[in-house]
Amino acid sequence: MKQAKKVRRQELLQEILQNNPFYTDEQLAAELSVSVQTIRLDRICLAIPELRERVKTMAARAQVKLKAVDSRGIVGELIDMEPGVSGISVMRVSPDMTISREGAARGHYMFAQANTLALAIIDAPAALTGVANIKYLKPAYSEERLVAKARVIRQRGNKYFIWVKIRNDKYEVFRAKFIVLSLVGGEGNAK
Amino acid sequence: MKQAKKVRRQELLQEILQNNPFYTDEQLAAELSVSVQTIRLDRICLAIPELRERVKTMAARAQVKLKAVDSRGIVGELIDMEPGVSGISVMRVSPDMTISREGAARGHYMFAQANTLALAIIDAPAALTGVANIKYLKPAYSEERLVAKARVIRQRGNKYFIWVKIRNDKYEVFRAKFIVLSLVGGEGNAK
DNA sequence: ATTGTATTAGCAACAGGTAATAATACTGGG
DNA sequence: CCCAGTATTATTACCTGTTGCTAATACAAT
Repeated sequence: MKQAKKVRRQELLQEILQNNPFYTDEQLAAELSVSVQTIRLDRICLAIPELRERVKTMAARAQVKLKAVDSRGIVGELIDMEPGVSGISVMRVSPDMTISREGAARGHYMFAQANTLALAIIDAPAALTGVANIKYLKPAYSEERLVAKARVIRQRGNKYFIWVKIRNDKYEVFRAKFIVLSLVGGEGNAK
Repeated sequence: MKQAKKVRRQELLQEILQNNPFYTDEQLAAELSVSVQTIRLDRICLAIPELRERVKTMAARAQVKLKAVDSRGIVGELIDMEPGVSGISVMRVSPDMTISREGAARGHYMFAQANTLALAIIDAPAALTGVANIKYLKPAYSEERLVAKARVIRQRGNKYFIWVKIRNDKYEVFRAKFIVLSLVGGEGNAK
């Protein structure tokens, strides 16, 4: 019965820290109405670091995560590119792209990869997508590596017609046709 | 001349902390080859808090920011919804969505808003986009409020045909037609 | 040389801990 | 009922990165 109480308290402790990771040992002790030392022992046997360490790792992890989110602007990694002709990019499907844990990736990520690649291969300082035709062939799941291949199939004036196909290691997953407008000296209107 | 050196050092200090916010006063002192006390005085007159405070606020800010990023998964804010029939969502174009400062928003954000809304109005636990036809009518710029309106125009079995139109305060900016598959008891294959 | 600002030094104290050691409290088994 | 063993609490010394205060220099211009 004494064991049970201890285990229960440690569960509670973890839960509390989940929600308020900024609590000091003192506050935790008050919350659970035990002594500070008990909290310390619990922390040790649960391998929970002290407040300052927790905060530090949170801040550090958040920094890299925010950077990752920032660089998500360029969706996927450009592997190969022949400006105005073709390009290849790779994107890894991360769990937070999926619709629910272990579910399929939300479609707009594949769209974003394809669209970004299509815009990248246009050899112009600025370009805008005009029209797109998209077909999702198979769902893509977490941790898969998606390879997008783009090719300019026609160019008429400042309009580029681009095909993009995305494959995982087995199937073709996604297919899109974009009409992209390069805005070299234009007035920035994708009419 | 002495003033100038002080001012210069304080600028440097701010710059260093920008890049490595985890430096202690001691490390900063070494970096700038002055005494720790000088660093402290500089910090006071620049109103820079101590390391621990900096880290704490970073962690705290990162928490809310990461939550915001998380909820970006649901792109845009759902304003009104009649499941299986129609829906409206609003999204604010933030500067980091644009192709370059003050440029047009990257197309996949509008696509994401539209796609998310289309999936939201399907009254099913899981749904996948099958096919989409997209047309970008006008570019959307930073700080604009985009209103997306979606309507189911036909339903055949588990296939929903959905129109989505996005407007800023003046024009229609984007238009898309989606074919979405609801996966109620299905085997999760968007063939 | 004097004045004034800039810098450096030294010391006590604090928060939020670690680590170690000792003293109690509780609880179940014989 | 007592005793062993675990759980809890208390106490103490020490650590880091500071604040706050006082005092001593350094330096440049007047």
